[in-house]
Amino acid sequence: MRKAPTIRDVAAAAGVSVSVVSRVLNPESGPVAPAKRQEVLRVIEELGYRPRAAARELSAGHALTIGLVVTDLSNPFFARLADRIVWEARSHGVQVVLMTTQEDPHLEADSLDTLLDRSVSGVIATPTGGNIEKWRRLRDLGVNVVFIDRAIEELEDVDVVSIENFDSAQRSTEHLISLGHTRIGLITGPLSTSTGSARLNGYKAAHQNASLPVDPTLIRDVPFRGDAGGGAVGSLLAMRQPPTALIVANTAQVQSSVRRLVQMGTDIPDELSLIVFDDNPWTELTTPPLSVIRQPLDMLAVHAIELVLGRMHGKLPDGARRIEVKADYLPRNSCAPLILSSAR
Amino acid sequence: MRKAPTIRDVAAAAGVSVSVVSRVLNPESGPVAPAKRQEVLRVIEELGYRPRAAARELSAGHALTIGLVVTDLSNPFFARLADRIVWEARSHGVQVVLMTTQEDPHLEADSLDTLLDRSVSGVIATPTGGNIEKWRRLRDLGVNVVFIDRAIEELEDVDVVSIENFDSAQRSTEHLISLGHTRIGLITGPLSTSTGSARLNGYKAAHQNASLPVDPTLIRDVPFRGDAGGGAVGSLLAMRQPPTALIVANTAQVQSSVRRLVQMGTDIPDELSLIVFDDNPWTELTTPPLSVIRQPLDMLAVHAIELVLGRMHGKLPDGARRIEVKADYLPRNSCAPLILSSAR
DNA sequence: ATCCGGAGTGGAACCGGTTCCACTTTTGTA
DNA sequence: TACAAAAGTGGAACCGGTTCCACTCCGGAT
Repeated sequence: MRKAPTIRDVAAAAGVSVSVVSRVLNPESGPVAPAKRQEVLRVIEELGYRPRAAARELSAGHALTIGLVVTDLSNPFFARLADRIVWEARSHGVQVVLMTTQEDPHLEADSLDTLLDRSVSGVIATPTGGNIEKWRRLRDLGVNVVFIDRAIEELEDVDVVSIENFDSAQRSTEHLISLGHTRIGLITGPLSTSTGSARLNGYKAAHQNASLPVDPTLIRDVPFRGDAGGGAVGSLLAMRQPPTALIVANTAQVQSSVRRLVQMGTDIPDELSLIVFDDNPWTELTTPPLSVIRQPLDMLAVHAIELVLGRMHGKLPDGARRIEVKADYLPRNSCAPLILSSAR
Repeated sequence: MRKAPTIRDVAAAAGVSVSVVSRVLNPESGPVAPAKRQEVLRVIEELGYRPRAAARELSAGHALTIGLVVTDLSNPFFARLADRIVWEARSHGVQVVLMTTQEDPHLEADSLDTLLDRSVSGVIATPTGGNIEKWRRLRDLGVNVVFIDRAIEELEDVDVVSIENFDSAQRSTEHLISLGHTRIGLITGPLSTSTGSARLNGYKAAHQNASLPVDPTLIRDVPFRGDAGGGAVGSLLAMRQPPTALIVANTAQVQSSVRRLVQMGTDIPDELSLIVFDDNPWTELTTPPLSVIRQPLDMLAVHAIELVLGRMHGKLPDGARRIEVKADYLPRNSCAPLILSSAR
């Protein structure tokens, strides 16, 4: 357990001052004679010298690190998102410190404090909706914040990257309407969240465009955490006049909703047409494979990283950006035209 | 974007020296008069002071951070594992820096260098199998390394936490044998990995115990990356005498294997009994729900964290630990007795 | 009354980088 | 040939914590 060489060891071995070594390490910071540069690089190689990140951070006042704050990684959507973000970040030489919130504002607050201690230069997060003051303070302290997937209305001046929630919901609803469905169930996220309400609004807009009434009893807004999706499915199908089609627009509740449908032996699509949000790989392994709204995770990740790093380098104009990427409807076999005679 | 207060600001405001503030922050490091302690705490609260992690790390020589190095988070097994690890680490006040390797030793080497720069005090990893010297150097530099899920044979003195691979494979094979199957296909990981070979050996042992011959043409060892599972399934079922049961013991290939089975319209379990490794939530959403070997992720995570932190605090005896946790067989509906008459 | 030990305190060095500045050596140009 | 500008260099301060050490009190034991 010998200790690692420092910049002074390198300087001594190369017969130069630490300033020179530092300049070799950060070329923009000043000139170095070619011969000395070679020699220093040789010594660095020979000694296996690597600069300590902590020292640089202390001196620079901020770390080449970003925080990634998501609900939980057991949700495949966030897992795949995290995967892409870690990957993109690495390609820019930035490390990612990961924190999960379990949708709990207290844990979120904790995470933010910790990230602040670490002097991260940016945070990519799916906010729980709370901690408004904390987010604001974070940004005031010079941390570049980008919300991904969800927004917080009160924080207009924070960058947001999400899919076209309104549009996606509207289009999937329209698709079902075009198949003849008039009673379409909707399971969405909490209406206090931007995704939850935007998707509900898209659903409503589709009805309005088709001059269909919106039956509020067909709408379920359920939390992201827990298994409320199953309950919502149960109560929808137990209605006197159950829906003939269902959109699960709450990504986190898809699994529990489908589980319930399987348990109930619901015949899809003959008894119920189904569209779920997000193309989890397993959605094509069910019987039948599910029609989905595909969220382009790569795009979300790339935009988020670019925003954070762009702001870090001061390369972006001031105002907040709201980037919405398009989410495609991917038809598989869980939607069928409504055959009136077969309606019970 | 005002700047955050430092320990000297606190000291000045409280009318004490920095040493006193530092001792208030780290009680073990020395005595402080109760009155002053109160006053310092008050000022800290008032100023919203938080110690900079970088400064502490620089001084301490190591960070309260561990690195988590996994293949990729789009594999649900690793995602759920990462989720548990992040969670456990947080409960011990430790942050996690996440890196992915895509099973590529070069990326792994890169990750290790980066983690070393960050002076992490521990690393939890699913090693690719390469970089043996690098791992050794890491450990020599005082970084506590714990391998999870897989081991590297050459590194006998590194802690390992995994499931009972041999046992799990043996038991699932025995279960299929007890149902009357004699031609059991096996899709496992690369034989150069500990999981790949241990599971194969368990499979063989079950055959030996039952005095059944092992037909090597029924065995497929495929890489973790890519979609080789589908190909393996295809070639197994295309055999003149195809297997009547199949064990997919390569966690990363389960999805692609099942996808192929679905595409081929294979009747499970009548045509083929199926057991797959790891209880991904979606395995109960297929038709039929799949019988699985359940890996207790929580246990893996808890043990890994405890090993890393235990070593960090020097609370553990010297020798390397090899912890194997039991993985249960969870029967669902994808296994059926072999009905001889129905065999083609 | 004297001495000893421990509680309590502040000063200053240290961790390992970056950066500013003063200084010397080239180089280019009038 | 003279002199300004640019290239190249090293010293030292600085980032914000931790820790060692010397020093001052104080109570209790002798």
